[in-house]
Amino acid sequence: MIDLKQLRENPAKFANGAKAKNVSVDIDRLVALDAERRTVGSQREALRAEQNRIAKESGPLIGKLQGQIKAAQGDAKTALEKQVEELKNKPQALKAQIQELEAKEAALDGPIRELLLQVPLPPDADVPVGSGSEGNIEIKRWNPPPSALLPKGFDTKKSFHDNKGFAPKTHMELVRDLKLCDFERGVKVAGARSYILTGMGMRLHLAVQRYAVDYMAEKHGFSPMSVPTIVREETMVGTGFFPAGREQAYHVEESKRGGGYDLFLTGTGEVGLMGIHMDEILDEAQLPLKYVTVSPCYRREAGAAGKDTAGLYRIHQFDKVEQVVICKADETESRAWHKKMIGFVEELLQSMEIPYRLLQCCTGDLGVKNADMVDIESWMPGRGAALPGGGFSGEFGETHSASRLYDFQCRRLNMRYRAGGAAGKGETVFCHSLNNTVLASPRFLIPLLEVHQNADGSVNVPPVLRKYLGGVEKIQ
RNA sequence: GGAGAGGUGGCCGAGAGGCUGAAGGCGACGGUUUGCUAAACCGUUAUACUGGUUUUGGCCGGUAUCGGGGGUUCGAAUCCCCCCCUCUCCGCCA
Repeated sequence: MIDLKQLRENPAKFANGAKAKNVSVDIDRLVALDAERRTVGSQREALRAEQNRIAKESGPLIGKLQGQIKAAQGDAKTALEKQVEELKNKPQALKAQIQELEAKEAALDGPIRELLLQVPLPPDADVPVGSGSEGNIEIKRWNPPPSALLPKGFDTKKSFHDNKGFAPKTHMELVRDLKLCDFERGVKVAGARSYILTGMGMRLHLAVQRYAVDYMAEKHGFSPMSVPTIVREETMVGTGFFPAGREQAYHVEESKRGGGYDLFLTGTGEVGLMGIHMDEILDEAQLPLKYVTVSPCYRREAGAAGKDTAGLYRIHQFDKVEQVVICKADETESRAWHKKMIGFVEELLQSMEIPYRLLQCCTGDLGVKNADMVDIESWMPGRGAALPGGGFSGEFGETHSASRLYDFQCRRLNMRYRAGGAAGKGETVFCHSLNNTVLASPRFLIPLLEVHQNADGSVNVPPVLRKYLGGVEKIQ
């Protein structure tokens, strides 16, 4: 959520931001409604103050008179009763006016909130302008150097055949031949875009996640957390996934069967992690908070019909190791964390010798809540154009996404800290938040299997993963 | 799933229609005392929105908030309704 005060002062900034992000939201209407609301609000407050003043004055008097009435008789009693009546009538007119204004306010609050939740965070000035993913810019590419695992290294500018001396299988062929995944039965059980990981497939899936969690916890000091993946609507709104992404989330309609409220399945562990400190005022000394979780992720993939239908790329349920950082409201610090969080992933990918590139996302591809976003794409030899002699050209596929949100998310979540440390002093400030994938599987198995496959159809296991597979060096 | 008890400031806890943004205690912060520490004593200690003023540090004021929302009332932490949450006992269960 953006700051309504800032919007009031500089509506153009937010209108331009929305435009750059291809988000349509009626800023002018929001500004107008807000102005009206403020007028009505101050009127109501003034009346209310008057009413409180009168109540404070006449209250004790009424009490005293009512005591006297009990003791009084005849004319004296009637006179006292009349006096009380007059005192009571005094604020009556105010009450009616106040109620009228309150109704007006309530009628304005709904639309204001609805609009406010839709206003995106304007992209940072240094984010390249573009209308969609085609406007994203490659800012770095990493190729594995020669090693025991990849004797000639791997150059994504060259064909797979030139790199390894044979035509590669796609991950679909690999998981079929190595019996790592059963798509048919997955679909039988759960419908389209479902799968069952089997045997070594499941073990590999677990191995990469365990490696990723251990790596973040042990090497970078992130606190591992297990968080809910079925959450209340407030948490989805607070983390910024609703209302814009409502169609992407599975909806558990408990209210329809007598429950008090509905629940939603989260599409990322970010929701549970960021929800932890919702409505809290943290100590500045606690910051930055660094959390890592591994959680199932559920996505309806609404609007993606017919896209990437085969294989493990686009599926309704997967598991993801996710990192979030909650830091002070300082742009320099936010930016520094963004770089670091991307660096953690680079190091992780390099340790598994997976070629990747960094993509600076353009304004049109940022999503409502980000000021800046860098995607990390891993090399997937089985994707891309079909080659004449068989196989595919290979292509980068998105495996990670690193977002920088300033206070947009924490404002919605009402997550603040007290500046200046020690309790009592210092003002409260909304925290900044950032998040990045550490590793999402089974999607990550695509580059892992495809890059490290051998001519005989077996797949080499990168050394860093072997301890999670009982020492297995090769899947065959 | 059945039965019951509760939700008050950073924490504990009183309050049961007006004198209550809320006693008291703990903690924290500032100060006094002290050779140091401790103790004692004094003071300060919620959040959001908002008006005025200002030598931009403040200063003075208003509104709202006692789990959330609605209602009764001239007036609600206190009475009524709905919801959320927590705890205890029984049942079931990975």
